[in-house]
Amino acid sequence: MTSKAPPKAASAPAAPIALTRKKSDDFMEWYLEVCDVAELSDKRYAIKGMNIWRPYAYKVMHNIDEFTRKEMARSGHDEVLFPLMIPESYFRKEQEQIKGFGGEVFWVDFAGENKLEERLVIRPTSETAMYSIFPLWIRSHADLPLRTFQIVNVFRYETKQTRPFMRVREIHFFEDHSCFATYEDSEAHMNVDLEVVRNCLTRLALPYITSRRPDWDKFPGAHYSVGCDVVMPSGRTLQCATVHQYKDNFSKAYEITYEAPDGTRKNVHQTTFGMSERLVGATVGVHGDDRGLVLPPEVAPIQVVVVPIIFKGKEKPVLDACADVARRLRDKGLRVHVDDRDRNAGEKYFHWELRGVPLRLEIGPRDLEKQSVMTVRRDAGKAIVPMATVEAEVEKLLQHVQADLLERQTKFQAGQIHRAHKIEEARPLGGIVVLPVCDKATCGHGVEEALDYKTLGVPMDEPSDASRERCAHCGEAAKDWIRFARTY
RNA sequence: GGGUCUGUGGGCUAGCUUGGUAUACUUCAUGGUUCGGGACCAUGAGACUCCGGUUCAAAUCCGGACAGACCCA
Repeated sequence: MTSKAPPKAASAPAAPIALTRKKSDDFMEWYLEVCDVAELSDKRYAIKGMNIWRPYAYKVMHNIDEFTRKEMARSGHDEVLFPLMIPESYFRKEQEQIKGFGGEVFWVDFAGENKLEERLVIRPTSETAMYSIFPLWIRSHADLPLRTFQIVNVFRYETKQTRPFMRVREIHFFEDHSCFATYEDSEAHMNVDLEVVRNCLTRLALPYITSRRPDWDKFPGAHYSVGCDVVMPSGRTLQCATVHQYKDNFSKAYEITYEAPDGTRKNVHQTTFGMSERLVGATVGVHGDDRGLVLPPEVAPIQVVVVPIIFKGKEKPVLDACADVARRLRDKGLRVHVDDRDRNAGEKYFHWELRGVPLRLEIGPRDLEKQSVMTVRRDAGKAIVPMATVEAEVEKLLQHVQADLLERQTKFQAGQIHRAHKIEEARPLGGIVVLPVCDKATCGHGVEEALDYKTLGVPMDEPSDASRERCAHCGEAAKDWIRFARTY
């Protein structure tokens, strides 16, 4: 059914309470195991790449979605919901989209026993659905800007290996589609969207790099695309957000026009911005360790777990104290769970560490005597804090967890980015390599092939001018520093 | 896109060569005894991927489908 696990140590029970894989040994093996054992994703559904969101993972996704909604409201976007199915004729209006997605969409040919006169596409993304209606919504310049988004599932017939959250066929997807009167307005909106990306990913304690994708890898139909990539522990990158400038490419195909103040008809300029469940994959992959998940407090379904240490005859005072602490923390708006199951304390520790709860509190008879609480950070050590000020102490500890996760990954990411001048130099470096390349597509492809890396693009978050360098592939005058990496 | 391999309780697995009552551990349930880092005892529940073929008889042999894993482009 699945690959065999390595033999376990004779003394270690096989129960799925802890991991058998080490993250440092083989990242992807570890990732797949943690998705399974921490009850994030159930892959046993009979269709490849269509996995079940188990409650715990879905809560993380909900937390991300809710924050995204707040960010979109803050930046003036309205939420909409367009149909899942798209008539083939709509889909075919923009030729680049067909080329880009034609081979990997699901088609609906039948309804009941009847073959449909016109086939339907299950949306791989919603441009063609939305842009068939936008012309009806936009008539005058006063209707602009139109800033919308939706959070829906999209479907792509992946042929490559699928992995939970990182590469699936049914994708939990966020998409912002906005229309503007001028190219300048749409360019300004690119920065609005990039700010949303920053706020969302920072909340997940995920640093990332921003690169302008090469023309051959931009979104089908886009004028240009900006990718936000997170470096995973293996040194490969995971694209977690993309912001696209469509210019008037789609508005010409779909005739999305408005009447300008001077009475002329003009095409709108459009941008889109997408994120997906990959944010969950990145969060799991980046922060986890050999004992399981480590969730940033901002998105953790349970931020604090309270474990009562029960001794026979002393149950009630301990349980009462746990309930009291939990209530006080909830009053502060924290997500708290008291694990009062009839289990050994040690088993509970493993259980919640596997699930990445950022902070554990232990309260037993000894703590009651001293009026203290034992705190254990998921990512760091233990500390005893006074019962009287537990709310403030817990809030402080959670802030430290959040900040330290971001800082640790920021350092890791910095260590994974290497500048080089020649392909041979770049080969042994791993991670992301940045090479000077001229503007010929053949040279970009040449580097990709020589290294077996993909092009991330031109850095947008640091200087990229390489005009004083030689192209790493052809040796002629270079144009930009370009990032390359192995990708998921 | 091409090739190799694999499908047995929720998980992991024995049995398959040589066809005949399906094994252990774990999980789960119930009861008891416990509880500061995976406790223990007792009782119980739970499986041969699907379709077809061969046969008195198929987890086992044959064909196909589906699903999964790995390798190569």
